[in-house]
Amino acid sequence: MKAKASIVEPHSYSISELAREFDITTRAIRFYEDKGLLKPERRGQTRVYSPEERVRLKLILRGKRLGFSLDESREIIDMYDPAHGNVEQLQRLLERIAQKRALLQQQLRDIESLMGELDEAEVRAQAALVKSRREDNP
Amino acid sequence: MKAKASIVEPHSYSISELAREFDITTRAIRFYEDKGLLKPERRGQTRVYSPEERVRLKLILRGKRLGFSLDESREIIDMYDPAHGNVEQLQRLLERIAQKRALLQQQLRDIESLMGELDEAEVRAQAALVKSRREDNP
DNA sequence: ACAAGAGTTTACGTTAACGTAAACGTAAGG
DNA sequence: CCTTACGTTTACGTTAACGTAAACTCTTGT
Repeated sequence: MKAKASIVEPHSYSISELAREFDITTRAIRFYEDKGLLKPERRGQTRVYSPEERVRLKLILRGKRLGFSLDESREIIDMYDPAHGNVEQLQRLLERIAQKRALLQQQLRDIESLMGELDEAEVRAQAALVKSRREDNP
Repeated sequence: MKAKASIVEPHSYSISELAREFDITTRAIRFYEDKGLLKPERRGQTRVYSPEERVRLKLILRGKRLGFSLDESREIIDMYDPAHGNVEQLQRLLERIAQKRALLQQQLRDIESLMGELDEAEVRAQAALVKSRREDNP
């Protein structure tokens, strides 16, 4: 067997590469690290990000798009590995998963109604536009 | 004709009624007013909220659930009445509607993937739970 | 050798969205 | 009349999530 095909995922990223890719500042990335959401390795004192860390960053940003705080995003990310073998913790994890699901369902309903109302708003705006144009050209 | 049936929507609300109904503080409601999101009438110096104002409050809170800032919520609420007759403004309104729609679609995608991942996380957690129980009772 | 560019730490500044508290007015009930 | 509940304004405090700036190190190209 030879290599893994031609898609050679770069196995590491610099902080500015990630900043560019996701259109955020390096300051923000370091901030997430301070808050314990990222733990890049170091080559000397320079931060080196693995593909896994990059995924964590993506999850953080997705959380932000959904209006989650960093703490909430951390909670969600932590749900990904049940390395917390302990029974009690697993129980609580399942509860938190259920809670998040309920929250997401509420968001879904909110989005649906908002979408519907945007449709109506658009219709009204279009109508108002047509009308005001007729008034311009009698 | 007599009355409008038996469902007599109270035509006005006090600030604490609304606070109770939506489980927020009166401080928050006054804050929204300061920010120009609500404009209740006054009976003397006391605030009196119409059903319309109550709806606006609901919209604000829905916006919050979707991670919108108060400014963003105000924008959305303003989309509801195209009283801004002017053509140019209507054009911009339509653009903003399109933008919000795109944003909501992104949120939908985010929610869907997160839901899927929660499913997987739940499966893993359940598995880990079963396993750790077997270890307890050999 | 040195300037430029990317990285680092440390620290103070800022904005949004309220919380908290003080100090006071008004209306109803005992 | 006094308390209690509800309301008001004004103002300072707080938290999250970075921005901004200073001061320094390391690497690299010319």
